[in-house]
Amino acid sequence: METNSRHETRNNILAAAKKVFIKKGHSGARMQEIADEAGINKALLHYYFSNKDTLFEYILFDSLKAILAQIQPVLDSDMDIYDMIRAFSSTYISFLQENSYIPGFILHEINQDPGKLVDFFSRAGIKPPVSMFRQFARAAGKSKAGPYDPYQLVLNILALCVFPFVARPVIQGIFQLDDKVFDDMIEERKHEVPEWIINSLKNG
Amino acid sequence: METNSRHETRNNILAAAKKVFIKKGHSGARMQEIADEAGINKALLHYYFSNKDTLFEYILFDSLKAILAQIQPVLDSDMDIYDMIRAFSSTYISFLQENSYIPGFILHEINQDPGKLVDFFSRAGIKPPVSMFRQFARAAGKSKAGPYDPYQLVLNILALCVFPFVARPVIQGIFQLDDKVFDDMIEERKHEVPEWIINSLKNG
DNA sequence: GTCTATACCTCGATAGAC
DNA sequence: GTCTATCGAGGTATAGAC
Repeated sequence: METNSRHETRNNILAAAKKVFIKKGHSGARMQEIADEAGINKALLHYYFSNKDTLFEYILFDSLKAILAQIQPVLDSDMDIYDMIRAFSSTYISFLQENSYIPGFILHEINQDPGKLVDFFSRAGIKPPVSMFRQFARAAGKSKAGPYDPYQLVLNILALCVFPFVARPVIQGIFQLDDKVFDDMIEERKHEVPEWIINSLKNG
Repeated sequence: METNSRHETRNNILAAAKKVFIKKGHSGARMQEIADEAGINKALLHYYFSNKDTLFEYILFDSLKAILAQIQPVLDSDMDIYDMIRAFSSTYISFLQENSYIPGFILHEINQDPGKLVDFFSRAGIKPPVSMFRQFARAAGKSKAGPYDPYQLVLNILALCVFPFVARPVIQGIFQLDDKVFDDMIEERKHEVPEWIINSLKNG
């Protein structure tokens, strides 16, 4: 009972912290708001997580882990380059549809302090997926397409998948698109993004 | 002399504020840091700009204006779609090379408060460039390429041009690329981005 | 216009009762 | 484990002398 309740409170805090930090960022978030969101008070919040930075780092690392976890399975398969691009785009965009604010959160915070990314890789027991490039390069080698830089290829795929989520309010605001239109566009991109890239490769 | 000095101090403040706000964001920036950067003290800072929000809004609007100003000239020309894409990509990326942190700044702040974009358009005397779509759509109509959604096209161009600047530290950190390699990649993109897009259109 | 000094407040963190 | 009350640092903004 005690342990269960303790566990539950901790989970409430983590869910609340995730919500607030991802929305407001480290410097914009308030411990009071996290406590409110979790249905507790600041003192209890500090009882579970002694300070703001500890809690923040937990959320940031958790978000990084979630994002990177989406990449790994695709890379571990031995598809050819085209199928790999198709599989990656569609699963990645689907994941982002359910976690729209994670990319902006990560990009902003790592921009504020790139060292946090180093900490993540060294302390969270996760290695940078340099293998991603090797995989892409290897798969690219097997294709009939001409030579191209796998670094640029990966950057392009990420850009086309992630950017709409990072830039959503700006794009909608500038071009006057309502939510439904934008959501539909993203849905289409699950199959359009890989086709655009593949078309581009075939003509390169 | 007085007026000149006043003007100069004001410019120092604006330059300092731009630097600090763009790097740290609204909630991360400190008036003290801006004062230090401008070589004055907090009191004088408040003498010129009565409060933080006023100063912030000035910088944000100024950044938005600078970004949008890059788009307009290309749209006002009557190039065909391919030349338009080439001209846009290369001038936009060149501008971003000199203003790397502006996109991340704008995206983050507008995400925090999309209303600021509305304020910008209504108060800064600038209209949303919906005409951009019309221009692209018109130019697209003249081309031999098959039908495609101009919204997606614009989103793709922006993604490929802007994303590397927003995601720079994350990309470099994850894929272990040093500054020179990354800078070279961006330089290449000035001509590669439009070619990829055009290749993709030709095959669509 | 520019400074020093300080008021006032928000926020992270702790003390201590239950 | 959870609360109320409060401290102290650090932040924005102002008062007032020069």
